[in-house]
Amino acid sequence: MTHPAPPASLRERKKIRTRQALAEAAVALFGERGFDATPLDELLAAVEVSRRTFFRYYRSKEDVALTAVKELWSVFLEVLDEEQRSGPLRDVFRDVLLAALARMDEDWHRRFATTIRLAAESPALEGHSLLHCAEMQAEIRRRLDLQDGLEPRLLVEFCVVAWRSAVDEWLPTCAPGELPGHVRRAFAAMDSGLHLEA
Amino acid sequence: MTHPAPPASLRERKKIRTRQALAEAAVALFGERGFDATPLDELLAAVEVSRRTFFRYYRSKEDVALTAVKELWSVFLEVLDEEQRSGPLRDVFRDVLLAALARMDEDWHRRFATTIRLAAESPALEGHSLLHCAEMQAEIRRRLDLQDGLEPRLLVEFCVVAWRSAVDEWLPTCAPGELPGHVRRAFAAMDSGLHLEA
DNA sequence: GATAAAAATGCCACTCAGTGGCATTTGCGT
DNA sequence: ACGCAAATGCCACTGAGTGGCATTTTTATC
Repeated sequence: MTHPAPPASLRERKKIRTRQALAEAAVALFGERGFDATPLDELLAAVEVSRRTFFRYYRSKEDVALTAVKELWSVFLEVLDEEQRSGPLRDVFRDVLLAALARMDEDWHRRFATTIRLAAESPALEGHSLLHCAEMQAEIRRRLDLQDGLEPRLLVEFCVVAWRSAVDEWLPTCAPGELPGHVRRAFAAMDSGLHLEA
Repeated sequence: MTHPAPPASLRERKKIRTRQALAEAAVALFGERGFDATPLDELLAAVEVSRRTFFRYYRSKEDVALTAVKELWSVFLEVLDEEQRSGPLRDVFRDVLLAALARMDEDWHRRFATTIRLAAESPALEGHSLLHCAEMQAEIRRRLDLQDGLEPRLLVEFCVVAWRSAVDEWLPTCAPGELPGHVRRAFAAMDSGLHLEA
């Protein structure tokens, strides 16, 4: 589903296989020994790829570790482009996010859980994750045809915050089916959160 | 104002002077040649401090570059501790932030403007800045005696987002007195932002 | 099917951030 | 003046990331 057009070219297929092998080995190795404690060479040895080649596939060690997160947002953008939606943009964001989640398979859930556990323990990873969120936000505003200005920016930032909070609530258990529920609750809590009293 | 108790000890004074010299030279050098383009050795040579010593003062190259930002939030926490406030927490946050801003002197504004310009151009700096925001949020929740849970987290995240958006609006001009106005506008736009329609 | 162009990979050496160990200096208290 | 503790400096190291260039592999053409 993520690859609707499998490229016939042998060269392209090999590239995709290498990319996937790197991402899978990364989540496996980092998951065992920890992100910071695992040198990149370990990963290179496991996949039998040279240092130089690795950096032609991924921009950094953090980049390959966050593959699962990037996959989700890639699907998010796909869903967003499929149909024009109306109503409160916050609900649009939430529904597109839930639809994207629904499209991810079991293996993704496993890798995603490992990834956010890693990010919770490694500031370097968390930092890159936050940067990625910022990039996504710019892209989402573009696709939604939101003009520059305070309100559109705040809206998208708020939605991403709700998503990140939902993941954080999910983090302790990482129970497979419970993520959508956390997302719904987080988005529902936005109003009361904004108006909390001292 | 930031140093109500100047420590008599000569040793302590020297340490503070070194810290400040590093921070000032950092903003000056990075401001001229750019953050990524300026090797740390440049800074060390300018301040005549050894590599090893630098890392006893600051955790990283990014850390020293973000000194102005950290100063602001340090003052923010001071103001927050000074008196119990009531009413909507969002307004409390905004008013404490404005009070903190009012306490910063002219030199700080100069350094702060340079700092956010640098962060806008260097993902590494921006990433560390975002991480610092996350740390601050945890500390703020602690000081406000907010229990864990979705709403408190969302509130503090929303406020930080408003602050960051205000700074972003301010970024193009960096006009000295205009930052508070942007902060007010950003906080005022939160409600309408949250309820934007497609 | 041989071959040349193009793309991908590997290897080597390099820069730069950050760390650990240990000797040396510097400020502090007596 | 002296001894102690803290601060600094120096050196060598790891680990991420990059540039140059030779080598292999895929593709396209004849």
